[in-house]
Amino acid sequence: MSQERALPTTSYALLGLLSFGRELSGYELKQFSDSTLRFYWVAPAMSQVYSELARLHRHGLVTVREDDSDGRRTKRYRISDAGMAELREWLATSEPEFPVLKHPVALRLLLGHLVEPDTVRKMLEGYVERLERQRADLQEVLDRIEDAPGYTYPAHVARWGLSYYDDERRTAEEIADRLPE
Amino acid sequence: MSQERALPTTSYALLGLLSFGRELSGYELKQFSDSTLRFYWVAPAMSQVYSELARLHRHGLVTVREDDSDGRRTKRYRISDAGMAELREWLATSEPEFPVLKHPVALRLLLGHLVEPDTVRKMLEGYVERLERQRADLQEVLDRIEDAPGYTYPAHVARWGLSYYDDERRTAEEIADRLPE
DNA sequence: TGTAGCATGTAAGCCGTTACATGATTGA
DNA sequence: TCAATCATGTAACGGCTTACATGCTACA
Repeated sequence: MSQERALPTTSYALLGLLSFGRELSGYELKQFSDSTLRFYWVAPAMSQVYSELARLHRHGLVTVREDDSDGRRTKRYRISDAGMAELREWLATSEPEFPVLKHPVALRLLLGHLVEPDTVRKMLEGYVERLERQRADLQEVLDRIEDAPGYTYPAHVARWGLSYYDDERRTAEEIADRLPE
Repeated sequence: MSQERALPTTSYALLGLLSFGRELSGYELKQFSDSTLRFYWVAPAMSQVYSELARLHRHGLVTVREDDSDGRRTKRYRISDAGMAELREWLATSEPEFPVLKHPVALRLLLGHLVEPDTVRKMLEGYVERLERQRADLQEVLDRIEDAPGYTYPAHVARWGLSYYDDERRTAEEIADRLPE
């Protein structure tokens, strides 16, 4: 069952979040994704989180527990032994794809000849501002997990992200400086 | 017609490549994409290039010319005045989305606690090798367009990409060095 | 009392990929 | 002559998003 592209990568990603041991509802898993996965993978839509959890459950990779103790109907998911095994197998036997960057700012910069240099400069400045906000968000995440036991790898990833944002900022500013007029 | 998300971004991207003035077949546009767009947007499948060109034609943004002079049945596409206007409008009136990074290496690094440190190290080393190759490809592109008239913006983008690959390499190596054992 | 947050899902639809189908030209 | 390249498309399908639908709890 494990071979032959059984699951899409986002499925493994969500299963991976569950591998840190907590029992989460779909709603909580979405929040967890938004504070981690979103920086270097995707922020899956709420509806996708639910459908991926259903798929993982269908494959026996997570267990569900109905928890209506607080009045709301809530399903809490926990990774199963088979899920842990599947994750390890995936990590051990398959090669990571090369990263894909969807960079609308670079795409528009490519077409700079179609607009005023000042429009390009403003776009880059706007990008730098958003980079700062994104960086601040990620810094908060790092502050929360740094020194936490069991989170050294997530901390590495977060630092990688911070470094990426810093480099992006530097490069965007350099290019803006070299623009004509 | 221009408002209300008329076209997906990849459509604008391909139209943007045509805005450099050349008359291209679908096949050639695919090659052009592979040497430019692929580094910061996507490398669309051959079939998508054809369907996007059909869409652009349907919207009157490109003109087609049947060119069977060399024996093969070939359609050559050129951007129309409406296409240039549409591109300028898009650039001037819409804000770029924030870049999305799909980074399977970072995703797997996040799950480092599930495998041996040496597996993680090997993965990062493999990534660095592929970064080098990717960098070399992009350097070739830059060599071809640098100093070419009308290609200063594409050159900026290419330099941005090179800088990104260099930073990625540096960070990946730093993390590999800090791994245990 | 009403709004924000918690909670779970279904349906429709687009983007994009892979697989499939076809055929001509160039050069080893 | 055979493979690589040039050349164009169709069909099926998966991933993911948006819109829609429902209902409860906490709190201002």
